[in-house]
Amino acid sequence: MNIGDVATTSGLPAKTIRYYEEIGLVIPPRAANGYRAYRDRDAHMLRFIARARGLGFSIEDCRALLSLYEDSARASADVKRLARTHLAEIDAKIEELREMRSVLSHLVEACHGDARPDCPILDELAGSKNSPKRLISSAADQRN
Amino acid sequence: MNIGDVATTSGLPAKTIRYYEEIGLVIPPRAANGYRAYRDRDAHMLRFIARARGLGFSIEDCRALLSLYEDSARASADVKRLARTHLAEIDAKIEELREMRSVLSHLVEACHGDARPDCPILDELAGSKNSPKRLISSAADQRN
DNA sequence: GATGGGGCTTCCAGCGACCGGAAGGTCAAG
DNA sequence: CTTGACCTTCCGGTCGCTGGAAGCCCCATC
Repeated sequence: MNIGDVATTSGLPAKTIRYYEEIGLVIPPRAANGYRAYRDRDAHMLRFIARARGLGFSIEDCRALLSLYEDSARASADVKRLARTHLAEIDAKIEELREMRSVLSHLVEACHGDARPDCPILDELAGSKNSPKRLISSAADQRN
Repeated sequence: MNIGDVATTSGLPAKTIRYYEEIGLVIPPRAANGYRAYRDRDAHMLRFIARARGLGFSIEDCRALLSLYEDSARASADVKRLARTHLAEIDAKIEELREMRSVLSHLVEACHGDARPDCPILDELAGSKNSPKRLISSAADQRN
């Protein structure tokens, strides 16, 4: 299989697949003409990666998952731990976004949104004193 | 005010503030010794940006918001439109994460997580046939 | 046999939004 | 006069790709 074929079967762009080779994730042998010659196993791994990426796993997580997958003597606990850690990260991101969403939606509701210049959204961003209450935390907690 | 002062008052790292100058967001005048000499107005803008970033606005959004903020003849509708677009993006991200979360949490629950090698998480990622149902969509819909 | 078009190759550059570190200038206190 | 905290610039790296240029390769058609 050439790269175009595995791109089709995995749903990944060819560029991405080359990148995965570059970083040592899936390294196919080469045909005599220099083309990448993907074996079934390689195509399978690429589909595996595509699914893991679809669940938001990082490339390094994918590397770990792949090596667990290849290791028939693995412990499922190792996989589960990885997945749970990732789940916690997802939860943290959702929570962060929900907080943003909450503040922003209040601001959007408060803004009349017509041709006049006065705007509670800008007032809040500017930290105005006549804003009813401080909605946005100081940027000091922007850690990651 | 030197950069350290505005870093403190805005909560942004000095590195970030220099970066904002580099991309033309907030450009302070320079003192005779070459140090950046922030005026109150600059410090104010940096706090504004810090808050907007805290709400997840992109740098380009911040640039637009700043110019609206500086424009006393702006229409609040323009600000509201920007904010609503951003809100929709946040909603889309939340939804995407919630879908990931849903699939992943089912998998984590299904995995016994002990020393044995059999693992529904890996089975699902591999696209195994003995998985009860396909939980993960093909990577073809990984568009952005 | 030439030609054309698609696929493949490599390499280089850039995205967003910074962060880390090196090498060096400046300033106030002791 | 030295120390140490601050400031400066510049360069490289992060993550996960993506775009584009320049150049092979292969097959079909004329």
